[in-house]
Amino acid sequence: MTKIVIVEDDVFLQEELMDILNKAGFEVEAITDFHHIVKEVVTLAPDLVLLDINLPVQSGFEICKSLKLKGVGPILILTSRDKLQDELHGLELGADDFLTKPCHKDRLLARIHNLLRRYKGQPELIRSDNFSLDPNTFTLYKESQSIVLSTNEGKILLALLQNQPEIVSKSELNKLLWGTDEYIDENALQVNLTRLRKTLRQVGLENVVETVRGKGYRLRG
Amino acid sequence: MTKIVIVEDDVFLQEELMDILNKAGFEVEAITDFHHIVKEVVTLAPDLVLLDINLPVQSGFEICKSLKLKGVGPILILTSRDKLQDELHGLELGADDFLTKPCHKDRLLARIHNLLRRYKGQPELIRSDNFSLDPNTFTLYKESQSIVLSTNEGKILLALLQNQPEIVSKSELNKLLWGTDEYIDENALQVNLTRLRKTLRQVGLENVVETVRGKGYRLRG
DNA sequence: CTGTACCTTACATGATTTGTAAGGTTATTG
DNA sequence: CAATAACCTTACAAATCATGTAAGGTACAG
Repeated sequence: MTKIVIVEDDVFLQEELMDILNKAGFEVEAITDFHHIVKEVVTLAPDLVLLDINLPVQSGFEICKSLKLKGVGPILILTSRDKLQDELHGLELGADDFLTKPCHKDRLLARIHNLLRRYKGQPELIRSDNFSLDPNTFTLYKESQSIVLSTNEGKILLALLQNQPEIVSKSELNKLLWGTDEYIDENALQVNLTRLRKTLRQVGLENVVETVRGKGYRLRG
Repeated sequence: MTKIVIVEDDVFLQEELMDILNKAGFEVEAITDFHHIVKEVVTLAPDLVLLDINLPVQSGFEICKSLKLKGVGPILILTSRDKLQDELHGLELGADDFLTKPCHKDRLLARIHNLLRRYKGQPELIRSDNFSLDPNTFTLYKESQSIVLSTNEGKILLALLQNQPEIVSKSELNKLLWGTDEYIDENALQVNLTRLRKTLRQVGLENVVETVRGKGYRLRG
């Protein structure tokens, strides 16, 4: 069943939304702990996220951006503010649609169905500024080009994407590739990084993987 | 450059839109012959279509539906009517977004950029009823699953998809795989078909490649 | 300049893909 | 129902591709 997660601190509205969506045949979950929204939403792996902007701990805009980086699919921002600036900002940060409260039940459902229809059959993609990665097959998309990475290349790039824009240490990458950091040949990771960069260059992605001397690697952008 | 096609019969508004979009750096074309809108738009192959609902010859809704069937990418409906029913109808017929006139220039541009962003970096996918195929990397998508086919498997499936629902002869497939039909071992194609079917079964696609005895193969669906 | 951290290239091993061969199954026809 | 042709499956070996290792090179900090 299609699962929708609601991020809304107004309990009354939350109940109302859950009711509407339940009646429309969706499986609905609401976030309760507003300190770990991103983590919780990612764990729930919803088909769509209904996101309020006015949230107690963190702004909905920040949440939106983080969720998009984690590859969480369609986000519909729902807010009581009726400011154009908010809408522009929201769309810029990666929201897929934007509705202002109060909003007619049918309009909400139509927009939700519209987003779901467009995402269905589409690959789950983790996006960066210039490219996207299918975390399943390690297929990389850049504009109209696409290329399949090898297992190791894909694992490294995925880790960098998921931790963007943080630095990922060599130790973490070693664990990721071979299950342990106590691997003998320290050079193996280097070689795999070289290979990844070479492959990225094939689709015109130069200087994407940045070296932070003594710390590790991170994605540039 | 990104090309936007405007379908709008109000000349004044048309000019205004062209001006806004040109200044925003888009290549803009406007439809002049309202009797052959669909054909003209398909020929222009735009990156986005701006579509009015109140059109002289045919309703914008019909146009929208036809364009979507032709695979024309994102359609933004722009109309002076402010009726919820119109919006619901438009979204149902496959429109990707909906705005009511009068509309602030920045909101229009934000929505356009949003649609383009979502379509960009998305793989070019050839779709069937149950699955899609990236013709470039031979990555197959079925619901939330994805799998990379081998070169030969991919070539065969792509040919079947492109000729759907026609039959593709063995001779054509031989030419596709080895450049010539006069290949000695007639069995090689068989083996590759068996492999393709086995791979398809891995993602739950049973009986997708149908054998037409004496004629060739075709996609079922 | 020196040392350390990082990068690159080449090569051998192991995994995957692919053509070939051999034999089995299914459908049509007399 | 038997004979035949079209099609399917499995197993194996050669070719291709991915990956760890080794050896040597480059860049940066002190």
